[in-house]
Amino acid sequence: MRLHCLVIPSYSRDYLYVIGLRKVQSMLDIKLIREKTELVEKSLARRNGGFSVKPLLICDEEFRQVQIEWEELNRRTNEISEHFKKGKLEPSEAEALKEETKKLKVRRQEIESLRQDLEKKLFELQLGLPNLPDQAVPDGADEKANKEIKRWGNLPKLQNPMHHYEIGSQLKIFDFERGVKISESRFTVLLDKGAKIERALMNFMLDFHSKRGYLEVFPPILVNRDCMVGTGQLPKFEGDFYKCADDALYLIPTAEVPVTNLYREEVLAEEQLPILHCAYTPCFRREAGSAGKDTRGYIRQHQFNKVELVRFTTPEKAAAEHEQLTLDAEGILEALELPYRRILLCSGDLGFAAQKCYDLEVWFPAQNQYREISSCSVFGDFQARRANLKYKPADGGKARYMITMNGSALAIGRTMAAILENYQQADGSVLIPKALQPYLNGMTALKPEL
RNA sequence: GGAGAGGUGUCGGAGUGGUCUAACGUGCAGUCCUGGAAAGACUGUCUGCGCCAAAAGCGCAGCGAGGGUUCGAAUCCCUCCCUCUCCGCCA
Repeated sequence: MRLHCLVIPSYSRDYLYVIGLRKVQSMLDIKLIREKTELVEKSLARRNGGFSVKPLLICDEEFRQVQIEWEELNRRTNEISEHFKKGKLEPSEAEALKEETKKLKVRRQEIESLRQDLEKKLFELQLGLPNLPDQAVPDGADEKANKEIKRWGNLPKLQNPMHHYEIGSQLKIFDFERGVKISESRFTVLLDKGAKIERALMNFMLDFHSKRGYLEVFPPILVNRDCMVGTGQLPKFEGDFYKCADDALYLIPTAEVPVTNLYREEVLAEEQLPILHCAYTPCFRREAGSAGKDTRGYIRQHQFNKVELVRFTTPEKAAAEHEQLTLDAEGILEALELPYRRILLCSGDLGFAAQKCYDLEVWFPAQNQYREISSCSVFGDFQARRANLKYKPADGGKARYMITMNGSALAIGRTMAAILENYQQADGSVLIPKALQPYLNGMTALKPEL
């Protein structure tokens, strides 16, 4: 990887689409925006983010005007070249045509830079628009308007429950201080049984999903910029991710990024769908804007482990598959017998790329509240447009965009924290959930050293 | 990191300045042939965008990417990326 990759930011393929006159990927369908402007505006307004397609439409109009002239210049140039092809022109005629082409070329160069600027701007405006919320998503400005869908499990009856980090420190399975020493804040060292539980959870979750038909993948953890744009992290949230200084690569914030991009720029057959993947990866997030939040403990780390579910499907099946994917994530919580609830996010709390999203929240006794442990989102064709994920319909029609969806199942660090809190005993020990015991050589409890 | 060879449509693979969206083969779809199938024959078969209410139609762009030479570039020149082989280095 050469340094110039970084020096020229426009080197990325996303911008080459513009500069190289290759197809421009629409994030929201540009035709939909033109034809159903009011509808799109209304839908975007539900997000309460101040989004509007107006600047995009103005730019689109300008761009098309320029594009029309540009195409006409090319057409005439091609026409002149036809005359030469057919051969034997009078010298004076040939000269005149050469002159004309030179003039056309000058004009084209003028218009070319304008065209490129407009196309790039158009592209950026498109990339900056979030997905449209699904009909089923309730209106609301923030998390207060989220809707609880269901609750599962009985809350443990505990007197003065300890926080997971207190329990973990006491059991000597977390070493927060040394994590900070060898890295910085929000990095933690797991010791002994802590490391083993983390590993057991990964294996348990992957086995669980594999049995349900998810094909396991273990992808690269460093990905190129195209992937980050493809799933919607970039260009809008540049500051949220770790980027390599000497290579144009990013540390993934979630397995969603490499796994969703597995089929980027491909056209699959409808018979191959749905595709179900599960993947364990470490995840890296800068947590910019989270200063002061969850500073203690193991639930908000710059590096954490997660098992992710990803599905690729058709528009017809998407809604049902999203429900199933959410049930699959819940299956882990139920197998581990952790009390949780399912929340339907309101329009204002919805992630940038999401069309509809369920959050799963697990009970934390010491905090006396439910906390997010999974997010199960369906993206419609939003990611598919960005990443160019298509399938050929079985009836032989034109290639269509796939529907993508994904969900954590689950965030492993938070699962460990939830186990510590929910399974804590009065004597300071922690019971191991039955489902996990086979993954820990039959260990049934963590006991404090005497 | 060094040397060499490459990058063309579903795939294989031609093409070294115009007749090239691109031979030929293959795959796929349809029609014919057949009792049915195979073989064979014929036809069709890329994507994105624009003009258009839409269809049809027309146009523009695309041979790894960007730039250059030229009236005209898959083809010539420059830069970069990627793949393969050998060497070096390394888990």
